[in-house]
Amino acid sequence: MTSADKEKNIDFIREIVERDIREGKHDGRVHTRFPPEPNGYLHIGHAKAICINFDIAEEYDGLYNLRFDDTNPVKEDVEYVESIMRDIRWLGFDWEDRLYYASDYFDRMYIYAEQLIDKGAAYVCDLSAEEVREHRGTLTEPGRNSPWRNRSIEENLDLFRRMKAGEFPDGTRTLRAKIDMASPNMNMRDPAIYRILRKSHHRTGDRWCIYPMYDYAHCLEDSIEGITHSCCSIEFEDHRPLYDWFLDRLDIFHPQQIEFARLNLTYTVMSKRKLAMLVENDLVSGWDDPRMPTLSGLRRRGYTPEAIRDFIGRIGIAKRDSIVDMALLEYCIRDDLNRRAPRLMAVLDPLKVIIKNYPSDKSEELEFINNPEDSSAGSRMVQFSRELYIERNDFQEEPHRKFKRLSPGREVRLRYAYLVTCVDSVKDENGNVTELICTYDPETRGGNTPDGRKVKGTLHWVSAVHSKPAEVRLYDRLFTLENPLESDDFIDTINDESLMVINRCRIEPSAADLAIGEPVQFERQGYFCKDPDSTEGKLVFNRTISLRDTWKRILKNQK
RNA sequence: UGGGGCGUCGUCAAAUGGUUAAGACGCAGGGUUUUGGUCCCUGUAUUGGGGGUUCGAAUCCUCCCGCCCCAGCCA
Repeated sequence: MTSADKEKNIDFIREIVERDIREGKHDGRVHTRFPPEPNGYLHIGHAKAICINFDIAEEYDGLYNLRFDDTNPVKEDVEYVESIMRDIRWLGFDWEDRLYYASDYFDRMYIYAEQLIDKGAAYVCDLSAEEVREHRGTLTEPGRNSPWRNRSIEENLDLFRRMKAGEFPDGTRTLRAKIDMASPNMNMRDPAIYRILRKSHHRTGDRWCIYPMYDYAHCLEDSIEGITHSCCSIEFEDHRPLYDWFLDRLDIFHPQQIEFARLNLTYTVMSKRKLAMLVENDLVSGWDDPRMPTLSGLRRRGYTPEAIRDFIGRIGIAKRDSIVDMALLEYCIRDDLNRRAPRLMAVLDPLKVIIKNYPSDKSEELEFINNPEDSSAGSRMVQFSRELYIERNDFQEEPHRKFKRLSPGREVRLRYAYLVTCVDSVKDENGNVTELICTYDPETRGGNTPDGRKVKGTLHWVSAVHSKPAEVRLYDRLFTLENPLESDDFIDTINDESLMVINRCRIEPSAADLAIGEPVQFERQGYFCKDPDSTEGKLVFNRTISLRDTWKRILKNQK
C-alpha cells in the first residue's frame, strides 16, 4: 500500500498526535502507556485501551509503557499483575524493558507533595471522612472550607512528615490539595492526595503507611515517564483539570490526557464488579469461563489475538456512548479462523449409517483437504468403512421443502467420500430413527460424479470404528438482553442456555493430536478448540463460534 | 435544578461550510460452491427538534429535547 492509498479517515486521537508531531511538540516524540490497577482480570474493554495506547505508539514510531497503577494496596495483588502481563503479551504487545509500577515512584511522589505544601498548595486536614463529605457540598451547592485549611506551611510540613512516620491512626488525617471548595467541578473541591492506610503493599510491604490518591499519582506517573499522550476512558474527563493543576503547580513535564469512550458489547457486561458477581455466585466457572468477555475467557473460548485486534480496529474511537454489536466480534473471529483453522470432521449428535453394499471387512483411506482457503495446509488421509455416523439433523424422514440433505430415497454426497442413497431406516419402539441403511456408488470415490450428475447436499461424517468420542461444549451469549443493564437486575437476564454440554460426539481421530487452544473448524458446524479440561482419555472441545447458518435463517424467516 | 461530555443508517463510524451523507457489521435478495461456510454482486440514512446565518449547513449561531459522567480517605 502506498501512502496515497492509505485510509484517510483517522480518529480524533490520532489527529491530535499527528498535529503534535507536525508542530514539533515534545520534539515529535510519542510515548504512551497502559496503566491498569492490578486488582482484577483484563477484559475486552481493556483491550481497546491497550490497542489505542500501544498501536498509536507503534504507528508513530514511539514507545509504550506498561505501568501498574498500584496505589491502593487494599485491592491489589501480584496474582493480577501476572495475569495482566500474560494477557497483554497474548494480545501480541511487547513493552520490552518498560515495565513500571506507580509504587516505584512513592518516594518521588512524597517529595513532590512536600513541594506542594511548600508552595501553599496542599494542607493536612484533620476532618474525618464523614466530615469531609459534609464539607464538600453537593452538585448544586458549594462546599465549605475545612477548618484546617489555613495551617501554616511549617505546621503542614510537620504534620505530613508525622503522617508518613506513622504517628497517626488510619483515617485520622489526609493531605489535601488547596484548590476551591466552591468549584462547580467536584474534583476540584480540595481533593485528598494522601491518606493514612496501614496495609501491606504487594511490592513495598510495610514501608509506607500513607498512600497517594489516583488523581495526584497518575499525572505524576505520566510525567515521570515522559508520557506524551495519556489516553484514558471518558469518565476521567472532569479529572483532567486536576491532572493539569498538579503538573502546573509542580512545574514538571506535562503530558496531555485524552479521553475516549469505553467499549460496551451487546449481550454481555463489562464492569469488573459485575463480572466478579458472576464469578462469585458461580454463574460462570471462573474468570476464564469461555462465556466471559475477559481476555482469559475469550482465549479459552478460542478467540485469537488477531481477531480481537482486528475487532478493536474496526470499532473506531470516539467519545460518544455506544454498545457495539457482538455480531461484529463474531464476524472478526470467523474471518480470522476461516483463513487459518484446519478442517476436521466431527459429528456432534451421531446417527448411525450402515452402507449396505460396502463390505464389512473393508476400510479405505480417502484424501481430505485440510483447508480449502489455504492450499499450503495440504491434505490428510481419513478412514472410510461400512459403519459411519452422520449428524442426526442431516436426516429428515419427511423432508422440508428446502431441505437438501438426506431423506428416504434421496442421494447425497458424503464429503470427500462417496455418494450414498438412503434406502431404509431402523426405528426404536418410540418411532425414533436409530439407524439408516444406505447404499453407496463405488464410481463416486472422493465425492466426484463421473457421469456429471448433481446432488444438492454434502454431509460430514466419521467412521464409526475409527472415530473417537468427545465432549463438546457449545456456548451462546451469556445474557438474553442486548443490554443486560436495562433490566432491574442484570443477573435475571442470564441466558440459561448459554452453555450446552454434549457428550456423545464422535470425532476424527487426528483431533487427539491437537494442542490445547489450537483452532480447528468442524466442517459445516463451526470453529472449536480443545479445552484444558481434556485428558489423555477424554477429549473436550469448546465451540468458539458457529459457522454462519443460512439454513437456520431460512427456517426462521418462514415462521 | 451546578459542572463536564455526547447526539449522523438496526449497530459501530466517516464527512473539518460545496461529495449522490464514506466504510464496516447486520439485514434482505441474487450468483458461485464437494462446508446451506468462504467468495462475488445488488439493495439498505437527508444527520435529536425548532429557528437563524449563507448562493450553499451534518458542519456556523440560537433556543429546546434526550443520553452519559461527577458529591470515595477507589481507580
